Amino acid sequence: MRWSQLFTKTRREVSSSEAAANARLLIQAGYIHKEMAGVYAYLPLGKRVLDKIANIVRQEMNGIGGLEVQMTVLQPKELWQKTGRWDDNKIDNWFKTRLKNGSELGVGLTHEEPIVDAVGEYLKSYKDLPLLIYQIQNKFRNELRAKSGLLRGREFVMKDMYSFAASPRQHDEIYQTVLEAYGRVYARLGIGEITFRTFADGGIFTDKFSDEFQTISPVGEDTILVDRSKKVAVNQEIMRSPGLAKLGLNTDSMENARGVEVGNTFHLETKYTDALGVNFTDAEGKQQPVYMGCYGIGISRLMGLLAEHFADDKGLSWPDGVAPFKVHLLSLGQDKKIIEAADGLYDLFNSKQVEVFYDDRPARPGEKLADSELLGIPHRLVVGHRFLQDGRFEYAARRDLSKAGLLTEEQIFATIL
RNA sequence: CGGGAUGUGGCGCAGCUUGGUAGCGCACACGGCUGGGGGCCGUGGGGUCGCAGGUUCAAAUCCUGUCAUCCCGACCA
Repeated sequence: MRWSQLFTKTRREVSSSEAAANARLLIQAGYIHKEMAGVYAYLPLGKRVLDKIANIVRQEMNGIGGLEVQMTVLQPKELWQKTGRWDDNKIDNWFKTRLKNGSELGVGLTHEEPIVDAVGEYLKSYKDLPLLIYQIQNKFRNELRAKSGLLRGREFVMKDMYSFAASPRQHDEIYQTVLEAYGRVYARLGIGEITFRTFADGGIFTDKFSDEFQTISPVGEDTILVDRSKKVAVNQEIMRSPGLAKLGLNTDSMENARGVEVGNTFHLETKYTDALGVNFTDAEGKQQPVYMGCYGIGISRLMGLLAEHFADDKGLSWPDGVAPFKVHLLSLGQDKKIIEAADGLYDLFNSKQVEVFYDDRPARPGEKLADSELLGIPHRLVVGHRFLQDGRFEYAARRDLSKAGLLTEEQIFATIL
């Protein structure tokens, strides 16, 4: 993509009414647009990052047999009444609306009921199990207080997966598989080292703990205790839980930290399947209950976390896997030979399917260089006066601008791509 | 939802205390000079001062209400 085709611009200043560093950076760089508190639109660059994150999650979920679906945002009241969750005292952060005829509807904040309802139509035999179904969609929660930019919104992008198993044992196997896939997701996002499986409150359906994935960050909302050697953590909320002792952790010696919850997996037992009448026939012809788990990853929250974590005083600095483009190409100067060389390199990248962002604006060098650092694309190539001298391009990695070097066209493709 | 703060061209801000012609920077448009770290000069367009009442000869400024935004807390099944 050429910058001249892009409608967004970077800015020098960001509204003081946006305090969160992640949102300020993303707004300054033109990745997102704030619609209202806790509600952000994703502009071309931001949409690319969001999709990159979603695709990493998608690949890992597909890799363990997950089947992607798209569920509805509008949900019928009757379905939720069957599980007792329509009541505002049970779930108080729903957006609800009405049909013209007066019927009440829910605006999707989670999809256990609709998923079970839909899957139940097909799930009849032990031969149909296990099942892993997931969705990557916008979800809506009427938070009393949105905060921290993309970290806690009222409309957000979430991956939710739901597992269906024929027995507690089969459920545990699936659950373990999902945990491993989650670990791969965070590793690919570049936050594997600072993200910990964290024991947390399991919710009202089970006496088991749930597992959160907490990424250590000063902007985290949760307080956790971390054991780096065992690569696990404990949410402070379960410090007084009777089950804590069984974990075999010495919480006295664990490190206190703030964490951003970037994932959460629950054991749902048979709560939803029972309530919605979904069961299966076993090999002996008997009806048996279906054991469920649910597994969330906040896609847009991850984008906020990554923006916040991978940044310095010059701007964003995306990990390779989620950057909107791999290469930031920019021409400095209006010399025809420079423009021609930059155009040629741009075409070459495109022909080799290398994702390239080409700053072809007739702007001043300082502005273009500063913008490249703000946008945070991992690899920068400058076509400038050095090219006129000896035909080489100036290369710098966003993470290490001090180690800039000169490369020939061949070296570019041999060393950095 | 409790407490605190803030709303002035697209963005960042000043003006408000002590009421009297709405201003600066950035951005934008045009012209010129520049050309490796957000450069310079000139010209121009764009604002019912969040909204609604009230006080006053007169309100961005004072009063009341309301909406929005941010922060702290509570909440986050």
